[in-house]
Amino acid sequence: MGKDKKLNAEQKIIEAAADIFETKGFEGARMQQIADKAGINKALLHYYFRSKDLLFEKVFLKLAGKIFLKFIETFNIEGSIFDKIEMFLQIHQDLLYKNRKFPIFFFNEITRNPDLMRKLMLNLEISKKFQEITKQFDQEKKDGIIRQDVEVSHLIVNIISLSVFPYIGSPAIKEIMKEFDLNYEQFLDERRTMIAQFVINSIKV
Amino acid sequence: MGKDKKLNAEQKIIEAAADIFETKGFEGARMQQIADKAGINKALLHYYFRSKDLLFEKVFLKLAGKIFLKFIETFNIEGSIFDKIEMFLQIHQDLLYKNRKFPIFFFNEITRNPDLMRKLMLNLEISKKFQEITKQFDQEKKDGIIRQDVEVSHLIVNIISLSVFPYIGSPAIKEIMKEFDLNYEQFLDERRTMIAQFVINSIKV
DNA sequence: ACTATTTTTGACTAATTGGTTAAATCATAT
DNA sequence: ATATGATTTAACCAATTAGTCAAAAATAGT
Repeated sequence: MGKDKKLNAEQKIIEAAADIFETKGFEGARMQQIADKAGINKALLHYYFRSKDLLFEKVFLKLAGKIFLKFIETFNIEGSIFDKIEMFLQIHQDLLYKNRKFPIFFFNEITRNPDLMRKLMLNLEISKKFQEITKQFDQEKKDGIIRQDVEVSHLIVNIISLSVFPYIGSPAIKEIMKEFDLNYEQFLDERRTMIAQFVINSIKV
Repeated sequence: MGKDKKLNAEQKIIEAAADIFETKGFEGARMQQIADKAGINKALLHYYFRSKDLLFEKVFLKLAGKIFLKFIETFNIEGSIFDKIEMFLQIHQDLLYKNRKFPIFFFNEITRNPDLMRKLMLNLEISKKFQEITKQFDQEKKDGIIRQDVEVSHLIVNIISLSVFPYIGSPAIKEIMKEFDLNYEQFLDERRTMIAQFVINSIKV
């Protein structure tokens, strides 16, 4: 039954590939480097996954699927619309914090190959969730809890923009903050509560 | 004196390289493809710019410098803080609209090579401008025009997040909107006025 | 213990790619 | 025109890289 290293070469490959692809991107990643990191022979990569393209697609969809799933789960939060926004952002921030390298990797890859986004959406049932949340928001708008001119699609994009961009732009923000003797980590931490405040201030009547 | 094609091989190379690098990224770009697009021999690339790295760095700094310069100019806008935000966003949106491919390219490249950001900042005097704007904002905060709890660094990042992210996430947003029969172009257009409203609503007392 | 099947490897290949070189072409001044 | 220097090219090179293959090693079934 082998030692702990016997935990599936296939699994080890996927983990190593995820890490290399995430840091180097598809074009920058090297099959040899993935093999080294997984502690196996390069030929084994092709034995399990026929080509670099197929390995990448599998890894990408698995990784992005996992993260999007957690992301979508937060749509089920109960409570007032303001509670929802606060809770959603809390969980969303945690998710980003633990997967810092993911956003720029994800958006870069789907830009170079938009088909990946289509495939990802087929796996998940993302649009149904969006439809639900849209209805909920529209209802709360009718109830006069939030401003009438708040458009749900924009609100969602705004919330995601505010939380994701600081990770995408991290090297730029870090460099600029260095000039001001400001601390990027602290900056991220402050945003945890700030973003929700900023959004709620903006949409409440 | 030649015909119009005589406008500098060097210039033609830079334009072609900018286009290829922007769409394919450094790793994905091919020197041969750049040569083809510039309508010259591949060896000429190395004659003018010694290597792919040097060509890339020159093109990146030139392109990013040009865009950042326009970006920084907008900090000089006069008027009330709300006017400033509106004007800034107007110009910023135009700039993004005309350079759609730039944001994801830029942030991806500085992520893979943060040193580029440092070099870019040396060329421009970006931090001085940020310092000026910070003082201005702080003053208007003391004057009680905007909420006391508005932190300037966060406000700037928020504004940039809201305007830049929709371009970075374009393939994702497009795909999701397709499911809802929503139009991405119209969505971008709506944001031109929406973002300023969203920000101002949030920071006004 | 023996056989069949699966997993893993080392050595190899074909294609791509960044980069070089020496010769050819063009431009300019004398 | 012609010598000089800058520009451009075709042909080539060396290194890297994804992918292959046949043989070895491990695993499981009998």
